Amino acid sequence: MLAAVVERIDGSAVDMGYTMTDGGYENSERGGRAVSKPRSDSGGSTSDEFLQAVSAAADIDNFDLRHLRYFLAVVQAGSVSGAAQELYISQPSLSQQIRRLERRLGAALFVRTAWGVELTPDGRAFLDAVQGIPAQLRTAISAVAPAPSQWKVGVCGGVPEQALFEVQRGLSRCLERGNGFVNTDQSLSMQAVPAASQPELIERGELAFGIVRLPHSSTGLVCGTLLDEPLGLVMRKEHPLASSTTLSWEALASQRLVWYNSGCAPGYAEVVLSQLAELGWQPRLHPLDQDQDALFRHAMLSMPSLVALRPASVINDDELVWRPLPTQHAPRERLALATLGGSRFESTLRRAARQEGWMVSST
Amino acid sequence: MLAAVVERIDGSAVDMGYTMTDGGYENSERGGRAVSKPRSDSGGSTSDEFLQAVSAAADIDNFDLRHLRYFLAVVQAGSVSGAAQELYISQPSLSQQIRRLERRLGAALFVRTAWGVELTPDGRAFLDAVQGIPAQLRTAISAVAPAPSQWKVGVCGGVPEQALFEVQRGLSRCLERGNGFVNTDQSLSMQAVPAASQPELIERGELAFGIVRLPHSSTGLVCGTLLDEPLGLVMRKEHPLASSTTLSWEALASQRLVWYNSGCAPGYAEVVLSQLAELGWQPRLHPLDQDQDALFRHAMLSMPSLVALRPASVINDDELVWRPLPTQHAPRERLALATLGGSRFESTLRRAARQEGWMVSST
DNA sequence: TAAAAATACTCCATAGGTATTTTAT
DNA sequence: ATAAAATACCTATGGAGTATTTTTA
Repeated sequence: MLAAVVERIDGSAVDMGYTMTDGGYENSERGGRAVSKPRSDSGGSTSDEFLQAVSAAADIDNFDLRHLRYFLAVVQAGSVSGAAQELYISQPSLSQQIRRLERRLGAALFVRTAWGVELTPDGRAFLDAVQGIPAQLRTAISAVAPAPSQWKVGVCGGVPEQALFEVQRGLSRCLERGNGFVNTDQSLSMQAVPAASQPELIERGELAFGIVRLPHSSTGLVCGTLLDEPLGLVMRKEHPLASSTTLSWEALASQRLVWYNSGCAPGYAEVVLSQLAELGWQPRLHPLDQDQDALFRHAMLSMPSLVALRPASVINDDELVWRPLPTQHAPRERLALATLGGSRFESTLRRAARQEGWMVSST
Repeated sequence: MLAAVVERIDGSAVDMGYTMTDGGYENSERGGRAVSKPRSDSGGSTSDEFLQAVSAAADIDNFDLRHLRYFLAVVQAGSVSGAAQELYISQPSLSQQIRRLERRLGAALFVRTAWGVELTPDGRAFLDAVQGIPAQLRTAISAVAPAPSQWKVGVCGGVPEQALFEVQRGLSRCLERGNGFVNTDQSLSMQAVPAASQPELIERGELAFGIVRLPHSSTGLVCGTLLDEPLGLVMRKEHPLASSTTLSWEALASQRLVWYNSGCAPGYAEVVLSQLAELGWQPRLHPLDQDQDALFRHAMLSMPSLVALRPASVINDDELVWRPLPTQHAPRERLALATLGGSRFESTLRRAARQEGWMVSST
């Protein structure tokens, strides 16, 4: 047996008698040609052999669309650092990915200089060959799931302006030019949507994202926390309790609390009420559509005895004052940007969350 | 401030005044058209705006070339299970990837039936749009790193036939049709290469893989263990020690041991010798080019007093017998399939290792 | 010396595996 | 009842981060 082995690998039988036939490469060429002239007949005449050949070709798995994007960005920027900034990733990460791409190709794409990088001839050839691919994939995606003219973001009531700006900045960085939008401002459309209906609309794809109040009862959503602050008491500055900076549960017992209309803040409203009950306050409720800030202010100002629960940061008003609750464990208001888990937007949201420092959680 | 917020998201100002201009989509269309007619001028006139638009489009990162391959395989096979077999991955893994692709697209590609899956109209459209992409990427890769007509596998001396078959089966599954090869046998070329020169040749890309004897001194290689067996004593059946089935170190002390010519098994030879010394045997050595099995057998048969150290499984010979060393901790012979870490072959090797059950290690 | 790139680590999302359950004919 | 797909849970590769070092004009 040993003899047989070494006789196979030594001497004239070195290559085990394998030979290269034209047929092998012929097939490769067919594959190559099919690229430049993609089949557009949807009549069902796709060649099974072609499909099989392409799908069994595991050697392309190493190359990620991400790598191509990064490569193009470095070419455009002329330096790794510069490209990293435009891509909103760190320089070491990008450096590593470019190196990995080069190693996997087995060829240097750039020469490193003190002032950045320059394309090698190989890099130039690669650039010419790959630059159409991302757009081709996008075309394919659009064929199934056409991108709307604007991505819709549902916004529930009572979201502070600050959070809207954060969302806009975070998302537009990750969406920009991604679907043909040149201008950031054109790619997002914020729309007032009741919290209760957002999960369903997100599930159905009618909303790309939603700004919701946590906790909510839906599962399958991925949320980036925009705000997580303790609630305090809001009242008119003429309100009797406004004169002192500290409150007591006794004083609160007699107050009427602005609350949510049923279904307006599902999950959240119940949780906060039960927390208040544990703390010893079972307030009389004054249902109100807080989604409309004009209604909220009108009620607060016209009925001086009313109080409301809001985080401090959203009250910035000459007529209203904010006082902390008399406890270290006040209920909190949490706002989050949500999207459908596993959807094309999940990674966008995660990316934005990294940029903006949002905590991400899944339900 | 609160007023300003809600006024922005309620009522007529709902969409924050963003408008969609034709310009936005116009740009997208340009991207799309550039696909069907890729720029082939390497003169340097690539449009910077085009590059920038493509590279900043992070929304395609979700889609992996792997997903497209899997999709095509499922289309071709008509069932997830069948495709999983052809792809040499498990059914649950493939099922999950297909579901993920569908979720990310936001559209169902297949309808599940009891006998497999069928394309939906969306799936059909997606098929038509993506089937050229893998081949296009391969064309791009070939532009930089053209695939040779055969991948060369260096084989050091003394590799059992069994290991060669394992390597051939494992690798060809993962390479098959991957580079235009239709026939497995045409894609691999086994060549006798001295162990000492393999690392350099692998590093330079002249060998895609090497079958080497561990340990070796090179770093940056990824190895899949083909064989890991204790060494035993090989001798002619007429040899005095052959009569008993158990050996003693005293009896071995006087034997002359067939050994490797210098540089023939770097690392391995030294390690084994030092292990033998620790066990109390410092044999007289008989240097021989063991790479040539004919020489080995000639020496063993013509000089009856010689003994050799080999694993049991590689000795299957009427004239030679194998006896275990008198220790529980005999030195071991380890053969591994190696490739350059980070190269395009690393994932191929890892894939094959999963299939064949090889342990993988990096150096 | 200063700017760019590379390196060394840590963290976590995701692909892949096995074992099991659900579903549809 | 059986075959296919889906689900649950686990492991590990690899991308991204921060902090630091190396290189080069």
